[in-house]
Amino acid sequence: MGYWLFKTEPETFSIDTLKQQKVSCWEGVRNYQARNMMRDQVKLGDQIFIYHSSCKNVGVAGIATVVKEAYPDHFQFDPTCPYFDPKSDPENPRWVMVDVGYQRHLRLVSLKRMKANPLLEEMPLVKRGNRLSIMPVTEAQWQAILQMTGQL
DNA sequence: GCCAACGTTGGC
DNA sequence: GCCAACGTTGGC
Repeated sequence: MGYWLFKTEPETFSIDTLKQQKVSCWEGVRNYQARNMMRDQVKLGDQIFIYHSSCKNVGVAGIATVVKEAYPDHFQFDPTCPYFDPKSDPENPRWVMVDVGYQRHLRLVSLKRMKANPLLEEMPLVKRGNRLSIMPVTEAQWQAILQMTGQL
């Protein structure tokens, strides 16, 4: 089973939103590195940390699971949508999304605490200038973060 | 709101 | 294919 961390801005979509919806598509990934991982490596049943970015309390806020593997993100063809990509060919869609299912909330593990944990120093998340919106998490990192919630 | 870091674009 | 300019991300 694979482990991942997905970033989201909670003002737009948070772990609370996901809890209400139970299942949601994860649209709007417009970065090739992140797309390649979603397309090739994110598998049904993989576990996902939901990370809240660009907000008052940044950090890991909950857990979701992959309920549908990569398929075309239709928002790329909607000119009224901010995720619209005029250069994407409908015959060969450039961007994909997966569906995620709510699993549970976690007591927030702040970015500050993650940066202070030597076990997490290899995570792209805690490295300077990181902008990856989707990144792999090792089993050791997964367990370390869970440990930090005190909710193991 | 600031600004550093990064990815993308486009001229050459 | 280089690289400067530009736009975006995201923590603070």
